[in-house]
Amino acid sequence: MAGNKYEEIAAAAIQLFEQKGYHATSVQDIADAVGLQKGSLYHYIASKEELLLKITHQAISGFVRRLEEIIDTDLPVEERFRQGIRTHMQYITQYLSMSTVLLREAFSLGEPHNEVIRDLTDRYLNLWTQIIDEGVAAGVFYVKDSRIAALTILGSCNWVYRWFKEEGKYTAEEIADQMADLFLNGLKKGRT
Amino acid sequence: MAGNKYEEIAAAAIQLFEQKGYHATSVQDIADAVGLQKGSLYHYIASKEELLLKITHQAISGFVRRLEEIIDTDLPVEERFRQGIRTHMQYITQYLSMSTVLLREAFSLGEPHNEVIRDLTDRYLNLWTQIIDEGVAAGVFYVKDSRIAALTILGSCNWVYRWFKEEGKYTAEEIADQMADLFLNGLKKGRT
Amino acid sequence: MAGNKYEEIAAAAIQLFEQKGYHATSVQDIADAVGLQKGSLYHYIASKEELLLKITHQAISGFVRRLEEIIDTDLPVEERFRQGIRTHMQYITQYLSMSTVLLREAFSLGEPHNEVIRDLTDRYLNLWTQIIDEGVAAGVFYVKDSRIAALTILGSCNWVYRWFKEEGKYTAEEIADQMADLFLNGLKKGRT
Amino acid sequence: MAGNKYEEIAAAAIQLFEQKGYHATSVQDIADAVGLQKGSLYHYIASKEELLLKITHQAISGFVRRLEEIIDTDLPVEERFRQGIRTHMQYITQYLSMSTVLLREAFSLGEPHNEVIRDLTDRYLNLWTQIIDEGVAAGVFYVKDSRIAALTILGSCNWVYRWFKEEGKYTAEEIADQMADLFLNGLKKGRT
DNA sequence: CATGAATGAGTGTTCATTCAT
DNA sequence: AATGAATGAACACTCATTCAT
Repeated sequence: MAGNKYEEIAAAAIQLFEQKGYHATSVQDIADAVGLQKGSLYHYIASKEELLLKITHQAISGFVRRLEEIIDTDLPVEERFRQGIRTHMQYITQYLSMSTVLLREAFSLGEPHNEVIRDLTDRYLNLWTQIIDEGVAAGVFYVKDSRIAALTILGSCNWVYRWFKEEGKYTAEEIADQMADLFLNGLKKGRT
Repeated sequence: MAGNKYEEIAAAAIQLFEQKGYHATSVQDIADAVGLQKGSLYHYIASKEELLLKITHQAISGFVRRLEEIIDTDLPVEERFRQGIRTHMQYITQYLSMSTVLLREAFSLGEPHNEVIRDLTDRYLNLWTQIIDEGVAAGVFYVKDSRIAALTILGSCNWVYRWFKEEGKYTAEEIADQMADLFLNGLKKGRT
Repeated sequence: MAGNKYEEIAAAAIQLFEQKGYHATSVQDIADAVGLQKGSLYHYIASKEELLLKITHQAISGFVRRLEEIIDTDLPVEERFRQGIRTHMQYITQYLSMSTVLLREAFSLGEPHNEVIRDLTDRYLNLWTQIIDEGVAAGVFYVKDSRIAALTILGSCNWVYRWFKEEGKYTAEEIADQMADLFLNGLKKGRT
Repeated sequence: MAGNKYEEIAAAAIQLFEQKGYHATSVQDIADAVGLQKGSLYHYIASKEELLLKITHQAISGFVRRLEEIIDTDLPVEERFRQGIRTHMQYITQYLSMSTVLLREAFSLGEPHNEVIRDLTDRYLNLWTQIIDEGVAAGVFYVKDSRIAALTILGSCNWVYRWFKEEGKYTAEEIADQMADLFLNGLKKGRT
């Protein structure tokens, strides 16, 4: 029951942070959105920043958890790579507001709040690097530096929050497949 | 020269916006950085937001202009593509602070300031789409949707502002080449 | 026993008021200290201020009662004076936290709460004035104005809350004797 | 000119802190008293607490400076003692509001602001201890512990802020003399 | 050109108190 | 008796902007 109200607050904050940005959203805005007095919010949150932390933490955790599950699979690397992209796309588009808050507003987290997010973000990058490394070890991927490759791929996959529209031409899956095709093809041995 | 002082202010603002973020930077901070009183700043800028607009406008214009020059070249598509990536990387890393402000803080621009930036950003995307389309027309690129491909590539290239370090393992050129290799290889006909 | 819980609350409040001050102590702090919810406190106290009133009332009453007992004694004035100082010192040091709250925080009591304390404080001053007057009448004390003398002595005796340390060089009794010596000597006829 | 406005603010704050107490006085109250907007106050003060610090610092400095001047005199100890009390009384009564703020509200200073005040307060006590020590060395005072004696005397002299009334029966000088008589008499060798 | 005093709306946060359960 | 959600007013403080000098 108590958690319920917090969820409501977090949901409202996600919407507001996404639409107006973290700084442009006042605690008053959030309170209005959930029909509470400004002061009453503080029964559920410690501070505005801690609320942002919890939201971004939930978001990045979702990415990490899903990718870890895929990695633990015994699918061939290539397939794990494609699944990773698909899942990333599904998640980022399904929770587009939350992901936007993560990718755009986490920067506003000050010390020491930002650490947790930075660590999990690093972890996510490392998971991708690991997949690429495995592909290289298996002789199916050819890259100069797997970390650069991972950053390149992650950039594409994250940037999505900036342009994806629910009502757009393609579904998340279709986009994921186009991306995966592009990257898988690119990762395999070039003909030159 | 009057412009001189404005440049100083803009330079200071770029540094501050990059380090602390637009919202966390006060007009006082900027004034301090250039050794002026807060009030005196307003002889050079109309408002804090207009300052941000000018900075981001300069940044995105730089990207656009450079890519247009490359496109006007009569190099083969493949080469223009590679040059586009290289130039993007050179520019984004050479003007890393300014690019960061563009890519991270332009969102804080309200109506109607944001329009100019949005338009130029769209234009930059269209230029990339155009290159890919030419590649497809020339039979050297194979993509399902050139706009999606352009967004994918742009995501990678822009994301760079988040992780590039001057003192890192690779130079901007080396990273650009790794990216170009990956994308060029990916854009060409897959063997599957 | 209901009173039991109130005593617990008062004891906690005394500690907190002494350490942090009345204003800097929140009702939450007190609730935490006694392991109750903030709201539950209000079964035992009417308000934070009323709690302060009760504490200070208890404190000043203790001073008054003890001095009245000494006055009712048939000891010689000089001895009653010395006993008064000793008892004041014993009481103030034994209940140092409570005395501190009385002497430092009673000022925060608003109308009409402050009246009771003011009245009892006046009464305590009057008791001291009375002792001195008796000494003068008995020809053993020589003072220009007994009220000023009483205020002077009380100032010394109360100030103790600001510097007395349990683990200090002297016991409360030793300090009391030094003070009593100084004052008794001073109150007797000067040689000039 | 600038200092002028600050003086105005400090004067208003002293009055308000004395009448209502530091905590019960809002920044708004002070702003109202000087006819400024709340925010405008912050051109002159860094914070409410820093304002309190400055006030209390000025107050305690006044006490210290005056006593140091007396000590540097070549008057006989007894006379310096009497002058010290007189000056303390003159100062505390002339600047009664400010002294009240010092003696009653300095406690509200948190770390690290309180240190300065604590140090100066200690210094003032040491000056008094020094005078008594000199008296003892000169053979005119007889005390067991000069620090206890100093604390006793200071208690009386400071307590004055609690009861002195401008329109009272005695002037500051008369009270000072009564106190000085009592203490000087008490400090000299008792007949017992 | 530069100042710096002044504004006034706005910020996140605290807190004593109430009350339905 | 105890909870804990909710209040609502108050709080110290910030800030972009203006403007008379």
